[in-house]
Amino acid sequence: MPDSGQQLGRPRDSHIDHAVLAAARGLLAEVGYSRVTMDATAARAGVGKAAIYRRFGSKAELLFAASVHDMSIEPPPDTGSLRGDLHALARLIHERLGNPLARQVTPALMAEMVRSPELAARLQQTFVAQQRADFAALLERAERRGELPRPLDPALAHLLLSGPVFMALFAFQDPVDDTVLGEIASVIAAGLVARSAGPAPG
Amino acid sequence: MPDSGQQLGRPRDSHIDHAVLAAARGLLAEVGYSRVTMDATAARAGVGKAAIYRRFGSKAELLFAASVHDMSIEPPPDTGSLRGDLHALARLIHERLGNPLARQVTPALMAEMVRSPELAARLQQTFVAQQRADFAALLERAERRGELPRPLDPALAHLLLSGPVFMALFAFQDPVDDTVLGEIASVIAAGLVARSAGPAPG
Amino acid sequence: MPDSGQQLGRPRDSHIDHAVLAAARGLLAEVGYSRVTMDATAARAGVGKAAIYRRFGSKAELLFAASVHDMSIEPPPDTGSLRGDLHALARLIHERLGNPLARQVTPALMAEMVRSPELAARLQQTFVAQQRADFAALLERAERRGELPRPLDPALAHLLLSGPVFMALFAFQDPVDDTVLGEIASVIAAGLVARSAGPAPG
Amino acid sequence: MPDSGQQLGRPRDSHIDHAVLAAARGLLAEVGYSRVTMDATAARAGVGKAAIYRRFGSKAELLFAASVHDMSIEPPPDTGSLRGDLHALARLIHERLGNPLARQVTPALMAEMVRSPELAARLQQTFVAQQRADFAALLERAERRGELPRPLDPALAHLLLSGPVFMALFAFQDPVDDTVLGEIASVIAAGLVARSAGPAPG
DNA sequence: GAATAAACGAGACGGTACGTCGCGTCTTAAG
DNA sequence: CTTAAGACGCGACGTACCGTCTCGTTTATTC
Repeated sequence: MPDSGQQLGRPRDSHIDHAVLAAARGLLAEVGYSRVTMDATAARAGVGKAAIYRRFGSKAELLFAASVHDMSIEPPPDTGSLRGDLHALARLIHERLGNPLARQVTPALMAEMVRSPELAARLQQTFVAQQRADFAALLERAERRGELPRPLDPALAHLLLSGPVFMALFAFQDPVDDTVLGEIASVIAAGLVARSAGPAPG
Repeated sequence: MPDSGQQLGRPRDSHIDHAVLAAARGLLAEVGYSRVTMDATAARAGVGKAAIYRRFGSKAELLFAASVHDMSIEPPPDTGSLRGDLHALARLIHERLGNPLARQVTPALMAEMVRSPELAARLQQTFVAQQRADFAALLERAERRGELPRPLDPALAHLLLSGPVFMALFAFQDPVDDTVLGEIASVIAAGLVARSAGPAPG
Repeated sequence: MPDSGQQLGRPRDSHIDHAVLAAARGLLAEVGYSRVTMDATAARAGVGKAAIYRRFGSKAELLFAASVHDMSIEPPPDTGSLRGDLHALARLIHERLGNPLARQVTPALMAEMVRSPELAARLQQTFVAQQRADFAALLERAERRGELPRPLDPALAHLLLSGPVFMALFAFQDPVDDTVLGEIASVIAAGLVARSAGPAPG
Repeated sequence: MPDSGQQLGRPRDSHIDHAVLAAARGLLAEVGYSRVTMDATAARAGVGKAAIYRRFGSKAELLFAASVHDMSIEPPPDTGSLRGDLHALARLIHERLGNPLARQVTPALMAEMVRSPELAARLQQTFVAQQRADFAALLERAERRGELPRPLDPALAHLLLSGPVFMALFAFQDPVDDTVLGEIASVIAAGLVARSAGPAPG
């Protein structure tokens, strides 16, 4: 019985949750993170500002929730080869971070993380763990196929593949061609194989 | 020749440049990017706001300038091997982006870039070109040594090496251990060599 | 026939009436009219806001009711002389308007009246009629005693006597000494007698 | 040398003072005290809200200043008789308090005075002293004419004459007919004469 | 008794205004 | 022409309060 208490008072209207998030997403797409205002969001959702602040403690939390809302988290496919798997995963990451909403929100979120460790922690738990699991599965498949003689750290693979995509999108503001994603996957695949076969680190 | 005309009237006081930048750095370190205000910076520097805006077009430019102020831009050393060069360069990048000031400013700057293409363009020209040249030199040395049979795109190498560092620092908020930098360098080096030896892309 | 229908459903809890008024009076005394909030009143009375609004249509009505709650409306005594009657009535008015609750509420109510003619009308009917009747009785007694040869307008007497008390309390924020009330009564009494004996108005 | 310090920085723009007060007066007349908004005032004055708050600490102060702004304070005329002087002064008071602006602002101001002793003190000093001087002059003239054998307290006369006008306007919300003002003046004049001739108070 | 109908505590809701803060610009007098 | 000081327009922020509206529950009257 984790929640024994009976809820008192008028319950939150879940229509409002959706209306607010939809309004926030719409505004994000139209005017960009910094020009989204709480007043405009409330007006667009047909809602009072208090109803928003009851749900989200600040603009940052609202826009984070709005951008995360329906982010698909399907696992990456098994393509039959390490290189193919990496390429597929690179595409997935690129889609997740490169869509219009994410391109608006992600940099702003990174800026907020600097001053809000709680937000940072929440984001880590929400995303990093999930993605690291994807990488662990991918490396395990490669091991089973015999492509990797020795197990590798999923965190390292995660950095190696996601980092370039992330940097291209947010530091260079440059969407990445699928050919380039393929090249990245190739280099990382070859490098991981060599590393796995080579001397132990240290 | 940025300023051909002979300057008339009272010349700018260069003490002010330093005072302003010092004040900005101090505030950045103490309160973080978003809580640095122009008024506070001016007050701390004992300077009027106009004197700041005469030198820096906006808060973003000021804080950017403050954070890069004494950033060494020495070229990466020749360590004698591709792997060693990559490791050294990774360290350099990590230092540049990982110092306290840069960790405050960089994410905020990325957020600003989204709404200000001019700022984005300036940052690209200032940094990307410089770093890409570093990578070009590094790859050329590797070619001359015979480590790389075929030339590779410096931009790709740049992404592959910097991306992971960048992501670890700003998405994961996690400073990177030098051992990990070494591993990254190893994987990338091996991957680049394999890629250079392998079939042409396409 | 104020309430012909037999009441259905749960009857109102009269404990709540008292609790609400007591809470309102307490808050009025502690924080003053404008800082009394409906939420605070409800919380202090241990009552939902709806229960308050079921009884009082607005904050103004509640606080008005709270302040008049136990206001004695005994008629002014017959002291045997016009001057004495006026002095006694002046004391009565001063007590009614000068107690701590009334001093909080009355000015606020006057401010509300400006924008709410309904409230204004209700207050007129509740008080003015009552007080005017007091004055009519007082003047009639004076006529019967022979102090006033001709009848006078009770409304005028009302204004003349209450006005100074009212103004002293609310415009000057100055409670009035009983000696001063006596002097006011003297002047008004003398003036009314002279006016009654003198030429007809017009 | 009360203010030896030379003013630094950009001086306040006096056009803004006027624009703000004019906007406030306009809104007061159009929509009434409680519906005057700081945003609306700023917009109408073509001014930022900060410029208003730099001058007036709150809505109450602004609207007070706006309503007081050009209140004529001409002294009451000498009509040749106490009764005539009182009638003239009653008319003056009635005009000052009965004009549209004053009818909006005065009740609200009285409500504010309850919670702000500073405001109350300022209003006293601004108005009461002035009006009491008027009454002192009036009574002195009557003495010199021989209408009043003994001097009377101007404060008492002030209360007696202003109180009825004040109460009629703000408690009864009833503008006062000039005939009624005349009757009030008659009664007060007669009463004061009788009082002055009669026994000393106490 | 069961059904009905209203009242109840709690608290969410739309709306509106508040007063504050920061940016980047403008305006003084002084140098 | 620069400087320190600081006022300015703009626009967003987050808070507070009003009066209304659900909820689930309680309490009396009516069938």
